[in-house]
Amino acid sequence: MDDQTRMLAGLGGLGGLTQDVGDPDSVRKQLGQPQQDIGDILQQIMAITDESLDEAQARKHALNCHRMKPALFSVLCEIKEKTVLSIRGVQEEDPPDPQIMRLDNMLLAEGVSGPEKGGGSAAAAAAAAAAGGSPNDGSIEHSDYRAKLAQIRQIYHSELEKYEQACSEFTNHVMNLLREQSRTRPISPKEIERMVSIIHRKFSSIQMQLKQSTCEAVMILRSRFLDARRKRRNFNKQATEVLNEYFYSHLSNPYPSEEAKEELAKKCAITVSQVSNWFGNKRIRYKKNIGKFQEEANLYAVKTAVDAANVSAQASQANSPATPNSGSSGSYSLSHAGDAYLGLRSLNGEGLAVAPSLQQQVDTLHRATHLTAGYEELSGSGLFTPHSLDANNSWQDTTNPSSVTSPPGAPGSIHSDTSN
DNA sequence: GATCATGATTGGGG
DNA sequence: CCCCAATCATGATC
Repeated sequence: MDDQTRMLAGLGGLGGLTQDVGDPDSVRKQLGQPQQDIGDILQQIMAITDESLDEAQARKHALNCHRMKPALFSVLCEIKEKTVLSIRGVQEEDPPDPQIMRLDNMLLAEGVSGPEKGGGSAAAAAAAAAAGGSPNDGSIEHSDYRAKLAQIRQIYHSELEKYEQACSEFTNHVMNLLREQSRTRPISPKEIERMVSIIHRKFSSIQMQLKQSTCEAVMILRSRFLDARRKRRNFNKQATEVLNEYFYSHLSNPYPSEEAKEELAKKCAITVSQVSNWFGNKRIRYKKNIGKFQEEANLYAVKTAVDAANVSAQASQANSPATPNSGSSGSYSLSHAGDAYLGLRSLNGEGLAVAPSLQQQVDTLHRATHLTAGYEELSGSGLFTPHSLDANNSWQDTTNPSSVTSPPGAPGSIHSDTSN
């Protein structure tokens, strides 16, 4: 009994009060305990461990119903409150975490959280708009992006739901446990509340991790999506055809005006800058290796000539014979304007811009009409060989004809080999 | 997977 | 700002 008192004094945080440990009576005096001293209570508690479960339950109930219980309970609670005051002070204040708010905002903006369908498509549309990409292949990537985003969204929501469910389950469990324990331990409702908020905080930190990784996933997806749109994607056949037709029907001066570019862009469902890129690439590659493009040139010459023949046939029926210019223009409504404009540009500064343009178009028509008979004839004419084209169409004075005849393995291939 | 084709980018010139 | 030339990077083909 004395030992137990001493133990209590040591364990109960009352050490400072027990000056004279050897004398239990002095402890009692200083604590001001009533006759039924702590030793007795402790004795009873210790005894409970030796009792059967039923007996213990009965004893618990008895203790719970003891008339002193509420008073003791509140006193002990008060003491506890005081001891945890400092901790509570820190925990109490709970401003909305700026980090989690940031993540929330981002997820909302990306369409992961927030309303179901609208958010996702809006975000995808925004991404598409930001990319400023071509509408022809945009739809495929667009839906792809949306599907991936929806997937992320689904995972996010199911995880979030899981967390929330786990959180509420755990909270309930803890609350019940604490409530139950509050019958035998001094646990105030405030303390339970505090515990609940601690649990919530823990779970919200888990949620933050979820949000963070979701944000990362969206960012990765987004960057991939945007990168993918930046990547090279072949134009469709029809677009290439339109561009090639224009190119070969304006072979003498293949520099579409701004208007022509816009028209071509619209026709091909690509951007004006893509048209510019295409013509830039085409010019340089054509010039570098005219021989290689000869077949293609003939092909499109036939095409345009056939169109021209149709047009001129119709025109000649109603009117005088078609001019070479209108004939070679074929079905291009923009060719007239473009050609006239280009003729005035006089890019090469040799004053040859207009004349070769007309000449070339006459040539194109001639070649096309003769092609059905045989290509050799055309080559023999001297006007339709690669060299003659080269001579007639030196768009820029920097043209290097040697590259046309140079075999593969010359400077060009060295460049491509050493580049990578 | 090596190679070619091709759209995009970069750097320099005017 | 447009063009050329070289180059990069990827798609297509073999």
